[in-house]
Amino acid sequence: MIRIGKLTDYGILIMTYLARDPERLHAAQEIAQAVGIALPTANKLLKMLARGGLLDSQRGTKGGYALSRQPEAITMVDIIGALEGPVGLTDCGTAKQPGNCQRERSCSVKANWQRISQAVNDALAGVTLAEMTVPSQPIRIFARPLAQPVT
Amino acid sequence: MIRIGKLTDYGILIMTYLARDPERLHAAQEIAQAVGIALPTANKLLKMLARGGLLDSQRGTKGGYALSRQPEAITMVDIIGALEGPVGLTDCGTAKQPGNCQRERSCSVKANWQRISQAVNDALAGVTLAEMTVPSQPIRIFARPLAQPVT
DNA sequence: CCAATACAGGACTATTATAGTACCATTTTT
DNA sequence: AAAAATGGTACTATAATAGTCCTGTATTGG
Repeated sequence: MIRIGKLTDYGILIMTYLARDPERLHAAQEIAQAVGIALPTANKLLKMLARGGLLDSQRGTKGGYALSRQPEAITMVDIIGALEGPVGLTDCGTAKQPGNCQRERSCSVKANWQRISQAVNDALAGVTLAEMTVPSQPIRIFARPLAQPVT
Repeated sequence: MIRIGKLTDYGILIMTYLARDPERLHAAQEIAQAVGIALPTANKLLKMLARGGLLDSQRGTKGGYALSRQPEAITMVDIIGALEGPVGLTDCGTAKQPGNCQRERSCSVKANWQRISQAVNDALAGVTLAEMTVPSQPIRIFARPLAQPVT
């Protein structure tokens, strides 16, 4: 079904929760309770998100986590990438390539797959965390394609 | 990694192989050998593809499989849908909804997820089987968004 | 009319990836 | 110094996937 993992789904909920109060420092226990997942699971995800550079963390008694960037500057690709690695639909798309792929006609398919993966990647990169917090924001993934005006 | 199953990858190779000779009838054994997968696996996939309406089949000694439609009229969504069900990145996106999703803020996320799934779906629907057979056809998924001129 | 071939459908097993948990170390505050 | 909270890693259990096999049905050819 071309699905993302359940943990990634949780991770996005966590990020969404943090995006609603970006300034304050949130402890893992508070986050776990707010999102509705077990504490060990929240811990694991928070570590991965911090390791991926999406969260700043502070240890100690009054420690916790907070977004490292503005919610507008964090996209779905960032979160998914931090939790599941680079986006690629097939094994050909990413780094390694399986054994029966070196035939000449399969290679043509491989090239096309990489483009499709890129298209999916761009679709996910077009949605920011800030947009996810808003109930029914009109997402403009296709309306404003990949040629994002970085001007 | 937002990946499709290995079987689906094989399935697309099978469809690509059949698209190169759409008129003739191809036996499962021939297909398995050409694509480079085990016969039982090929059988399974061919059944699913035929059941999904993408292949016409004929039984008997001179039986086999052939595309039911032109390669231009079959998209990646058709194949993936036949082999893995409807495209949806989260459990929220498709039919059923998990237990801890009924909170008010999660619902906002859910609505956004459905749109993202739709975007991915459209990206996959923009690539036809005919394009997959060509080595380096420029795919225009984002160039021609979802507002497909059905005129 | 019988035998061989090939698809149809489903059930079953094995493998692999994911999810989830627990432990120990390190840092900061009181 | 003690408590609280994150950092890192290893481990176990669960679930999804991959792969195989068996029985039934239709078609061709002798």
